[in-house]
Amino acid sequence: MDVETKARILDSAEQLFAEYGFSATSIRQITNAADVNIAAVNYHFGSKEELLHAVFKRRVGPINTERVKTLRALLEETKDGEPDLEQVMRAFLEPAFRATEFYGSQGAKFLQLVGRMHSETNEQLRSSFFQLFDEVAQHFGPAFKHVLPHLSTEEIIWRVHFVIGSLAHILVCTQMTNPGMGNVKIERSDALLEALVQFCTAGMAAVAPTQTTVQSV
Amino acid sequence: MDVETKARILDSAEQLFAEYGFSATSIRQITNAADVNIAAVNYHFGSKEELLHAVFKRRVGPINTERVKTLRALLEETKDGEPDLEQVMRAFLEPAFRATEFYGSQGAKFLQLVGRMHSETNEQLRSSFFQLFDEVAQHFGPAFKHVLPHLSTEEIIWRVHFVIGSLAHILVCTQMTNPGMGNVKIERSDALLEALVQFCTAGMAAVAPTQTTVQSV
DNA sequence: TAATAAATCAAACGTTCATTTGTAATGATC
DNA sequence: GATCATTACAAATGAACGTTTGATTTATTA
Repeated sequence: MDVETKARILDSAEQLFAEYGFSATSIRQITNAADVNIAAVNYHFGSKEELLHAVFKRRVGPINTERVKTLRALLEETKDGEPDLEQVMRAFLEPAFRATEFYGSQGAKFLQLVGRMHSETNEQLRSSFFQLFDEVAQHFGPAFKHVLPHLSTEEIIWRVHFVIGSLAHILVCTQMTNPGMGNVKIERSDALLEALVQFCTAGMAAVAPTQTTVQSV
Repeated sequence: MDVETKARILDSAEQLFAEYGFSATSIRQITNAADVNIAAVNYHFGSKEELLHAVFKRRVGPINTERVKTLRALLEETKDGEPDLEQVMRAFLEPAFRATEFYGSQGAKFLQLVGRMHSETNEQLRSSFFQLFDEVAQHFGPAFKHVLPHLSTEEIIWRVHFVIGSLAHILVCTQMTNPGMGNVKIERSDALLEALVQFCTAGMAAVAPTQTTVQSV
């Protein structure tokens, strides 16, 4: 019963945290939805915060492994050819976007939760969340630098944040009936992923902004 | 004392909601920080939710008025010239990004809160938040359509969401000591706004993704 | 100055919160 | 079949929650 109870708690927590947020979700809600005793969360996970961390840990690992694996394969096969920004971007975006296919309908909920976490400002929650992405940052930072050699490191970091923002926002929006901006429902689809890849690739490849210093005569 | 009390509550609520989120912030925290009686929130605003709405209402109006005004002026002066995507993008992004200048240091906190709200999934909070942006959506939707006539409406809506995601994420990040992705602090600056404008303009202008249908022979 | 309205206050309301406790059921090992 | 660690359970812990109350102070009007 052990593994099954833990999994049921993780599933319920994933769904409820995604839907209502961490603070607005109570342990009672989670244990009721999972049909387990209220003490089970603290017995199996230690605390509510550790439960949240466990929810992430279960899914983030495989997604990031896929990202890094794809990137590695990419760097291998194009070793002495010209590097391709779009392919790097795809390796970054696709495994996250496609988590639904790995994890079924629970994956969609998870992605919504991930989108939410990107605007979490609590230092504790934030650092325990982002440490899960250290490996990805370490691999993709240099990769972007490599395919965009004319950009400064600072400019690349900024642009990667823009990419992350677009991804996180669309992960949240695609789970909503009413995403704002005319309230048109956004469906997760291959076409949407394609649009995201094109948008981000073009944005990353934008010519560096002109310096605003006075021009010489 | 009335107006001063209300303003102090709004300031404290703005800061605390931005920092800890709506659910994780208690009325007691707010009234303590504002140095007013605990009953003052319900007396002056009715409820915690209505307080949140009041926090938005105070700031969003002027920002959106500025957006629409700039866009109108733009459409006037380029009436029979070629439309400029970058200028439309700038009219959309700059007033939000620059709220700090309108509102001082409180503006920065407000922007963080706005960034947070974009990943809020509670239907009630969400719709009361996004109705504040109806006017902007009604003006900028057609404007983007006008400068990007070759894109379908759906594609434009998607891309505007990518832009909103980038903006919201950067509004949150610039208030953090530890924004993830190598944990480099992001400072709000003219250069960052410029980078955002260039990224989003290039992304919006990306060539439409090729159809994946079988080509004719 | 007396009467009225608006704002503030301390105290309490009933609920819900995360977590802990002690006991009962369960499963594996000998 | 007895021993023993693991898991599940109902019940209770004290603290914190949003909100309301009724008295008191402050400000406005007559």
